[in-house]
Amino acid sequence: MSGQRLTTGALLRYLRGNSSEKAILQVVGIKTIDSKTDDPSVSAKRYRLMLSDGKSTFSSCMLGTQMNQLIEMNSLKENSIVRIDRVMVNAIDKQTGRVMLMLYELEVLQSDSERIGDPVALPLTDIINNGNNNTNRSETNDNNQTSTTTASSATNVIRNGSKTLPTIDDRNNTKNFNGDNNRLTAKASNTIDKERIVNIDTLNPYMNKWTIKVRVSSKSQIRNYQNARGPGKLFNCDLVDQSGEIRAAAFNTECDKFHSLLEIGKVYYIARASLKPANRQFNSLNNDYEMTFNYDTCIEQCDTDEGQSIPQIQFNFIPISEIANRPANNVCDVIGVVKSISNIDTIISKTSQKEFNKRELLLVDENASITVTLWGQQAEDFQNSSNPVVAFKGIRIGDFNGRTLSTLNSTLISQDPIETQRTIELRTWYDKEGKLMDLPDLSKGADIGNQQVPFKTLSQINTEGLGLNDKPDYINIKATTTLIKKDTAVYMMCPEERCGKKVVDENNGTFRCEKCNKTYNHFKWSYMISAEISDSTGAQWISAFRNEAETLLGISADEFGNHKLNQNENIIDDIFQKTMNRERIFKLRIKSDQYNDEQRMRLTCMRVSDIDWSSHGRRLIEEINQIESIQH
DNA sequence: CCCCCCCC
Repeated sequence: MSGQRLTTGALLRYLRGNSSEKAILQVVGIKTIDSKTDDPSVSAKRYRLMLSDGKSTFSSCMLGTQMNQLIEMNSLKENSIVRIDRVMVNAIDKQTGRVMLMLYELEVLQSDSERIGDPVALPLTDIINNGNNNTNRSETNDNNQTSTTTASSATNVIRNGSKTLPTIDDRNNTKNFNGDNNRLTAKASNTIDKERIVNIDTLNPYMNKWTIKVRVSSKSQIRNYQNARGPGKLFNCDLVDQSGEIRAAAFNTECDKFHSLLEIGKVYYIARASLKPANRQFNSLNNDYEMTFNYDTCIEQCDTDEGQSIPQIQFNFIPISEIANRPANNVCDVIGVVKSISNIDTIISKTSQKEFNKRELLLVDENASITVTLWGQQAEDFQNSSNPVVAFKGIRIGDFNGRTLSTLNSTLISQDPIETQRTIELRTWYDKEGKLMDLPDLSKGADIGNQQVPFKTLSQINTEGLGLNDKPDYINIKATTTLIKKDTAVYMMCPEERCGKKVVDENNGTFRCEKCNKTYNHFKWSYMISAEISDSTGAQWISAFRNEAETLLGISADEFGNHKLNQNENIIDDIFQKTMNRERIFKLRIKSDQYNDEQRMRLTCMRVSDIDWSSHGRRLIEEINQIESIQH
């Protein structure tokens, strides 16, 4: 027999909102709830208890995680007697009236015990908000230890399965309940309690009276969608305060109501929104939960003075060169100078067949450059001022041809941001020297970070099946150029920066670019060299463009083009001859692709360098020696 | 309740 007496009827009193009572209850069931989280180091484990007051049980009791160890250390277990020191009732579904008891503090009075009494389960729903038309307040609800009438009447009705649960008196007490810590039946209110601001990182689905004071760090466009329930629209935004961040979504009515109200960078009070576990597949923000604005949600802009306590949008910039070391699909913050900008281009998505506008930027910082693709509205909106400094918050890393950046709907793009010192640093650097520098381009495959490119022989390309994977292989080859196609070595290129298309000579002094759909009175010579390179194990045809071709031939495309124009065949032959006498290191990108239904291997030269022993490290020398020992 | 973020 247990030495403890349970506080009869306490559970129902809790459910009605009298949470001040320190009831003595028995734990009659423990369930583990594993919230989904991608991060195995973050324990999302929660325990749900079934509590008994001797007459009734209630199974939806969430144990505060700080008390998890009571269970894990076997102090709190089935049949343990506990004293509830702090409890709150939370509505988790207004439609069904489903509630939950949040156990914030409890003490284990007796770890081992036997089951007391024969309690009957209270329902999880409809316990409070069934009707509200009686003003009888005759029953007090703060009786301790002795108030068994309510519990028994409730349990009796529950046994009968009636929908008018539990009693008129109970329903009536809902008033107090709402006034206390819940808004179960209250209609949408327009007020915000600014006195009790909570931190974003304390929000959870089991807590329902809160106000947060947050800065909007990003906001998407309104997007329309269609699903089984019909059409809908929504936008997402990210909210931050000094404690953390959370993602929020607004659908349909709330989408219209809040989209224009919420402005990026501004501070708002937000009260009464729904919370649910964050969907890690789509939400990378550092919060276990995400928010949905609902009919009851109240948002009010905070004036500038009051908003100052909320941190400004924080950028955690990584240098462009560092992008090479990050995995594809990572989301990061990057800042740089826009060195060049493309026109708007339209592409058709393979998956949706929809059209999308895109615009490409070449973004540079002191050490590297990368291609940034802007999509949709962001591509259209981007103003082509002269070489602005642009910060991207939450931009995604892609792995086409090395590394690229690609905006998401949630990416914040800020031109010449004043809040970071980097803006002025980059501005100064670019104007003084950056604009003249030719920096490694992460989007050209050649300069993929610190990744070591292995030395191979030409025969290994076939024996090791290089280039057959989804992603290209990069190798170094020590080889000699043995043939160069002369006629196609240079072509007339569109003068538009970053277009690169071949122009058609209209034979009237103008040159037409089909891609730009424009006619120019000039063009640029550009290399597109097909060359055969050979080592002692075999030979392969490779392509070399621009810088690499220029290095290979030792003469600019312009000069070469002029020789071609002037039919200086001897000079061209000379140039080729010189090249072919030299052994060099070719960095190759190997990738097979489909061409007229045929699989073919493309070998692109990403870099040509002389075998200059002094400039290479020990590793390179050792690798080359090793290759030579294989070859001989 | 979305969850697409696209193309070479």
